[in-house]
Amino acid sequence: MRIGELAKRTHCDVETVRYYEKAGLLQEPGRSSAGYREYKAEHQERLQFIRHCRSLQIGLSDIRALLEFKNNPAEGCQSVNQLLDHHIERIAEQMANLQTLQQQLVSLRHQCDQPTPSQDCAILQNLSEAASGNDCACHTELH
Amino acid sequence: MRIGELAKRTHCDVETVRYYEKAGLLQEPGRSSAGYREYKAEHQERLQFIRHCRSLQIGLSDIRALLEFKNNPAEGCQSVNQLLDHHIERIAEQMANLQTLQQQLVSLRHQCDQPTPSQDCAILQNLSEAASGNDCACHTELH
DNA sequence: TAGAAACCCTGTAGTCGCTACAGGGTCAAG
DNA sequence: CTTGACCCTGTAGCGACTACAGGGTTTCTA
Repeated sequence: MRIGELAKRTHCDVETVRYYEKAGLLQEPGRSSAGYREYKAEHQERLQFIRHCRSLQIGLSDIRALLEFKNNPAEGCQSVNQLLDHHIERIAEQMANLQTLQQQLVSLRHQCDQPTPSQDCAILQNLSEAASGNDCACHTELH
Repeated sequence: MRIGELAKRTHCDVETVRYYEKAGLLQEPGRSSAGYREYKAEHQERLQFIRHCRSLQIGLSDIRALLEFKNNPAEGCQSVNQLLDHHIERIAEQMANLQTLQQQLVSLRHQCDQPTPSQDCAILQNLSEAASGNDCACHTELH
């Protein structure tokens, strides 16, 4: 199967497939006489694995690790569990940060519920201030 | 004041200040005889505004818009409200996506609570599957 | 059988918001 | 007079793609 077919089957962009190959996630397939990539079922399975991981926001380097665990069953799936636990933790952190953020945004928004000339706009004024009160929230990272 | 002083006062990296200038967010300041940037209080205020917006995850293009609203009070703060509402919506979407994601991750994780050889690892097997059931979740975007 | 449309190739540049150099110049203190 | 802290410009890198440009190949249709 050629790259377009593989892409369609995995709901993945053609360019992304080539990108994964260059990034070392997908093995280089054979080539036709015209130089076209020729994929087999194993490529599709591997790509499906990668896409599923990506849909769970697992990063490419973590996916690389998971693929290695798959190839080395000896390691046991303890490493898999660790990786997943770590990922779950990061997502939880992101959610907590977003929650704080959302509260701040909503409270900011409530400072101006009627349209007034922006000269007096409480929101813009508030944004100009040094925000010394929520220093802690200012420096949290989301990603 | 020179760039280092400005950076310190605004809890901002020196490189970031220069980046904002190149990105057109911060006006170009005057220069000393040696070519050093010389900032005034108005620069500090503007940078503070930018940093506060950034701490609320407002993107640079939206900040550009907010700065324009500040300069054109005639527009009224309706535009500010709209921008903020839109931003709040996006954050809410992100949170919803993360929540779905977290549920999926946790349920995936529960498939293997004891360490077993990864040959049989239910997690890896699950990740390999086509995931036709949660197609909808696979294609949601977070950012 | 010609020609158009659809596919494929490589390579490079862009996205966002910075961050991290390299390779230089300037300034203040000891 | 040297050391270190500061400043300058310009470029490259991050992650995970996306979007061309500028070519070649295959497949469908008239």
